[in-house]
Amino acid sequence: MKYDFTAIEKKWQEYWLAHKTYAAFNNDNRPKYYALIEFPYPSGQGLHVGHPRPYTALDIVARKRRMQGYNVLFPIGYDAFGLPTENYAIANHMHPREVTKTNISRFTAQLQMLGFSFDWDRCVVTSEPDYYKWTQWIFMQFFKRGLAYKTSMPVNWCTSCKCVLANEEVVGGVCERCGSDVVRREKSQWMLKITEFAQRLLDDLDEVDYIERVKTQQRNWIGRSVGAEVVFKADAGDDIKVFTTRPDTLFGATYMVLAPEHELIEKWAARLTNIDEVRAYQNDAAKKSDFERTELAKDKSGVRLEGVSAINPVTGESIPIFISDYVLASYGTGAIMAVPGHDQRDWEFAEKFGLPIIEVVKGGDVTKEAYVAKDEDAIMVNSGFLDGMSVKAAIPLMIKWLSERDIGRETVNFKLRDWVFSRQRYWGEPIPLVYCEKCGWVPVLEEQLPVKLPEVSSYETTDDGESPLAHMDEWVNTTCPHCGGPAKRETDTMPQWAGSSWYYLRYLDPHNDTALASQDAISYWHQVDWYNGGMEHTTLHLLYSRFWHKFLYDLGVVPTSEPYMKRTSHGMILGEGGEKMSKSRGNVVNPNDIVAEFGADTLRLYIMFIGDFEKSVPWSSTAVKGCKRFLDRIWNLAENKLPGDETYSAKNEREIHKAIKKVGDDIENMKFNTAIATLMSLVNTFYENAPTRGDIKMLLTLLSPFAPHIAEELWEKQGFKGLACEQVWPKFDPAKTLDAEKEIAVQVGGKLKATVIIPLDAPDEMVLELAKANEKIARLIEGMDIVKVIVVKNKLINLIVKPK
RNA sequence: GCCGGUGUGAUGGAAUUGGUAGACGUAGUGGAUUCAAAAUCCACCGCUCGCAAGAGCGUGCCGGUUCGAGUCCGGCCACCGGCACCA
Repeated sequence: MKYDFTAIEKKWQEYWLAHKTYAAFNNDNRPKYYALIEFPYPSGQGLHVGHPRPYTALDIVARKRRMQGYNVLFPIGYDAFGLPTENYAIANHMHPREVTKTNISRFTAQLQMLGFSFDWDRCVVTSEPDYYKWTQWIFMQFFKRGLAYKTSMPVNWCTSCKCVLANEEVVGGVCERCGSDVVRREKSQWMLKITEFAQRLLDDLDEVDYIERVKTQQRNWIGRSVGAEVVFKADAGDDIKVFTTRPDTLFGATYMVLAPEHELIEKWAARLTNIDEVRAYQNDAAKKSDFERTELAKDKSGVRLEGVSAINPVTGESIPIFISDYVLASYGTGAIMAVPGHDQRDWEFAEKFGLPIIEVVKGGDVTKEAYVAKDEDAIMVNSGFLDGMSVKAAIPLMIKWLSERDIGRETVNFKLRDWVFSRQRYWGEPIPLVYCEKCGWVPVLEEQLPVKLPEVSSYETTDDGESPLAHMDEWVNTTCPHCGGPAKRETDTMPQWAGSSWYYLRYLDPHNDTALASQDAISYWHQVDWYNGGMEHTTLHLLYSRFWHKFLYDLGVVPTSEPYMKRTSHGMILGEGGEKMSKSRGNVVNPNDIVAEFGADTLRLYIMFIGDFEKSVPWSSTAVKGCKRFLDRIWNLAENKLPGDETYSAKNEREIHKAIKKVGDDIENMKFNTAIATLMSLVNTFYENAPTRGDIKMLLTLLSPFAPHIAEELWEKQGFKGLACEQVWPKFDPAKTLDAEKEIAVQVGGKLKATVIIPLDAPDEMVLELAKANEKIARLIEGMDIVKVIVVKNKLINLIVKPK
């Protein structure tokens, strides 16, 4: 009979769902294992071949863990709020909820078609009120503890769509949708104080098992730098605080620069003789997009503040103050001391404006460029009491000098910014706060959660950039929970990243309506043992969810300060030409087509076999059939019930033991491609030495995490007991993985000349004799002295010879 | 510019971490089977010279360490990803 994958896969998928084969149990005696993949955003395009790569990988891990006796939680859900759905809904005059519902059912069918061992009873959807109730609850706790605040800040404003865009919607400085210019515009936004957790987010990376590139990327993003805060007196009577990582170079500070937005400028306005010029520069800077300010405007520009100056605290000299957009308002204090001799940006600015450049650290030529290297042993010059000292010694001494006079101290700065948490959009979680003229911002009462999204007929953003909810008077007008007076609801919604920041906790107890999850469930399942996801989420979702988790830990909701013990990441699947798959290139592979032609098991095998799991790899439509052939060959071996008992055949025993070891190890190390190659080799062996019932039983056991449907079907055909996926993961006998004889390399002078067969673990003298006995080797060493013999056990022998 | 990664046959990729480079798959070539094709099975399949036995070369480039280097060290080159005026 032919291998009818369509019928077989349908049969087993229905069986697994009906029997809840992959259910996870709260409070179970077995050890727990929590394997997690990033839940999908249910887009209108449906699943694409990129999705199943990480899903299959952790499905294999989850299936292996079950076979190893664990109570495995391998859940799935949908990250369903978000812009694409809303835009699609607007364009097609549908309700986003309807769009979401349709997309989710398509995704569900596709995921089930691939045979993943998810516990479907724990499926969560972030846009459902019983889910976002708890997203709102967490936000409310942030607010109550002063970690959510509203502030006016520049946002991305599309000049054509007349609406606020998220950073992700700004591509190359223009609007992702219409291609128009995006400018900065002040808007009042809710913010979350992730910066308060910066040090902990950094420190705790040392305690988790994340792949190194994820850790490095997060560390760079958090961007901790140690330096000093130094106060410069202005003659206008105010202090200007600056941050520097090079307090040793203070003697070289010949001018100062403030960010155009710096608050002192307004304060000094009356004293500035060129205030018009200053204002013009400020306006210019404000109008520029981030893109123009950074990517395009590398050329230094600025305006001197005429009428004020500052005093360099160590030299006592008066130095000019400028404003320039090369100083960022959002980092440090928004002001710098400029040391043109030792900072390239300051150097360029000084050159342009004809400012003095003083060398204070020896080592470069400051007339040509700034000498930037922080060489700890370099010697200080032109630096008063630091002269002749090394940089290493100068830094602490300067900090001491400054702090004794109370004009500076050691301090730490982070690149990490607070998280802009508002979106002027409909399809997101409503922010559960109301504004009361008397009481200010007040959270709704907890028992009033969830604050549900109102039904509206139009989801369009408004001309003034307000949320569509802003014009729903009935919904907006409410009473203050505090004083009972009239109040208005917050009309902004939460960003896409809110729901996904804690979803891994909801899986533990998805139907709980009194808590985000019960304490029992949390303490049983915490933490996630293995989390795999995309590198693109490293500094977004992954960082955000670590932040929320730490906050929940402080609240006492979770017992650990980190959510995920282990984090790995998969490479992308590219189009056949090696480019990114995209609709516009027309090179997107739809898993449905592959499943229809070859079956889900083949697709699963192929995407795991295609290459190194961690690297990007191009799709190949011809190579898929290699995996189909492999399954066909297995089918041919096992479709008819084999005779005999369930022991291994003598001829295949050794290869089976080797395969058990290799496949098991490879799964742990995410070397899925070589695990499958091992199984292919084993099948090739079986074509040489006909397998017994026992041989096949082990093959199917090892195959079942990778290709669960065919494994189950053949298991049944062979009449083995139970399900293949419920077998105990096999053990191997190390002694039986070793060959009795080894073919080893024989080198002469380090060059491979021949191979000889030796008994396993043969003593060195015997290896030498066998090597010498080889005809070719004998010829080569004739008339030579053997100066040295190197033997690597069971691997090689190297003879160093020289003429007699 | 800074940080991270990668360079191996026609091709996707292996190589137990310093020990026989090219496992496994795809493509290709030859053969078996077939009226024929598909499918399947068997064999070959890094390059150069050679009828052959064999010899030489070969993991981006140049150098080094070592009995021995795809793997370690130094210096380049190319490509990919992230960040980017972060003081």
